[in-house]
Amino acid sequence: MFKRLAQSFYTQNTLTVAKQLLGKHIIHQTPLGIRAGIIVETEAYLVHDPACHAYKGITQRNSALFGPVGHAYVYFIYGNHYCFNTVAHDETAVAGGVLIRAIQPTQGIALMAKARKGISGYQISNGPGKLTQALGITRVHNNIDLTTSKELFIADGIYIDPLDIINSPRIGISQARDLPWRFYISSNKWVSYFHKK
DNA sequence: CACCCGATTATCT
DNA sequence: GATAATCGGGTGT
Repeated sequence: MFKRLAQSFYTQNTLTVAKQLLGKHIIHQTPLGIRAGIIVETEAYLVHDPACHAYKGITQRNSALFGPVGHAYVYFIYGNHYCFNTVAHDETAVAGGVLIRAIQPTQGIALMAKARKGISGYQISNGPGKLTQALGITRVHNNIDLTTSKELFIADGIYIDPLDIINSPRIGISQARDLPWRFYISSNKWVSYFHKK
């Protein structure tokens, strides 16, 4: 039913992957049941970009970003939250990733609401820390291979017209704030629901 | 609705 | 010791 994305998908320019991930499914098989949603917002982080965790070189925390493309990079931030990225870059780069910033739930919505302590509606997964909580993604998923894992992976979803993709500066960063490397699906479309505050 | 701020901790300097 | 790719609650207009 889900057609998993292959490693070749992740072996493209990080900006291209960030745009092409819009509309794709992210699937997490948990003991409690399947949870899945459609990606509606992403951000690209390139290795030569001061806002990228890989910018200053490899460390224990960011090592997944320097590993094979198609792996997950999950990190803990602000003492509270996990953020989920896919490692993606072309052959000319040694690192790079795409932060998943928002999803629209499609399966396991009750499980997600429970994980979010009763929160429902668009607030269930309209932020990078929110969607990891909703899906049940934590540090144990860091560096997992999304191209082979049966537990956590990304698969084909709905077609998104390139003309419906909006780009803007990235959220919450202090470096390279001018680079317009945040991507989301246009308002006036069904996913606009997720861009409400 | 816009702005402000505290919580909380792994990681790096 | 400072910082951080966030969140949610609070205050004021």
